[in-house]
Amino acid sequence: MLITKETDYAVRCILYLAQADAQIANVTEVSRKMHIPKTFLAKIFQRLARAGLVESSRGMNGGFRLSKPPSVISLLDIMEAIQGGSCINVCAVDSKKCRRSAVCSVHPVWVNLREEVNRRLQEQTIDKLARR
Amino acid sequence: MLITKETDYAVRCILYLAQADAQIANVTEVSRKMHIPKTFLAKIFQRLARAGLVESSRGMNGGFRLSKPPSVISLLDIMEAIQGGSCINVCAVDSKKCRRSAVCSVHPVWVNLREEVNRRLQEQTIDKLARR
DNA sequence: AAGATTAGGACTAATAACGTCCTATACTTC
DNA sequence: GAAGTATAGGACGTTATTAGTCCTAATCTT
Repeated sequence: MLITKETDYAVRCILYLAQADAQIANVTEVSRKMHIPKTFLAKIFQRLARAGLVESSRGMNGGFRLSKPPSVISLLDIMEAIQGGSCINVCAVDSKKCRRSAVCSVHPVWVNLREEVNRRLQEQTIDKLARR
Repeated sequence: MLITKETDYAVRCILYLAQADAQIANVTEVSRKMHIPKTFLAKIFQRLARAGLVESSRGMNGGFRLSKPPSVISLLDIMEAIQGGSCINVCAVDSKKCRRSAVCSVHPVWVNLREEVNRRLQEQTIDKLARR
């Protein structure tokens, strides 16, 4: 699957943080509002934090907030933070894993498709999505 | 993953059959030439046959041949025969599995992406690919 | 110091991908 | 019509990925 459930959850919680009234939110809150298993969500936030998309603060009244404006966070950014990029096909990602890539006439199709998908995901920024 | 190994194998063997000198070929032959595990390939051919992309003949000198001209077989056809369509995201395929799809502002993005991917895969016909 | 919250690794469960094996069935040739 | 060759199809096994839990430590606020 191109988009895993984890990525889907991640998008939801970034969107939640982007709402004006939720500048900072903790795991419990986001978990309840967005219907995401709490412990799983904690992991997701960790990855988003390591990728620099959100910042955390611990202790009482702690939680997470976006570390960039929504206009510069794209679906691609989130996906890369969680899954490490879109996986169309093994040989499109790492041509070393496909010895035939030089011979294979289909290979360029996968590469092309991947580029197009990435382009589209990059276009979709959080501010655009949050406006709907 | 959008394109599974099984689909990838299927594309390879359809391409092989499309070569002029291979009007009919048996599992053993295709397996050797295309580097696909033999028993696995047999399964793949079965699916392609059920989808009407290839025809089989049994017994001595039997094997498989394309049942349509290469110009009307697309990558999408092959993918649908093997995987049953492109799986971008659960909720893009079956909106019943995503109760939030009515509310969710990201949902249309997945649907759109899926349509674009399908469109591109449909454009790529076997005759185009075989020519390279 | 107490309570609340994230950090991070180890672990488990479920699902899908990948592939094998065995028996039945059909066709060709001698 | 018997022997040999090939596909048909279901059951099964294996591995990888996805999804999610749990526990302990570290940090911050009051």
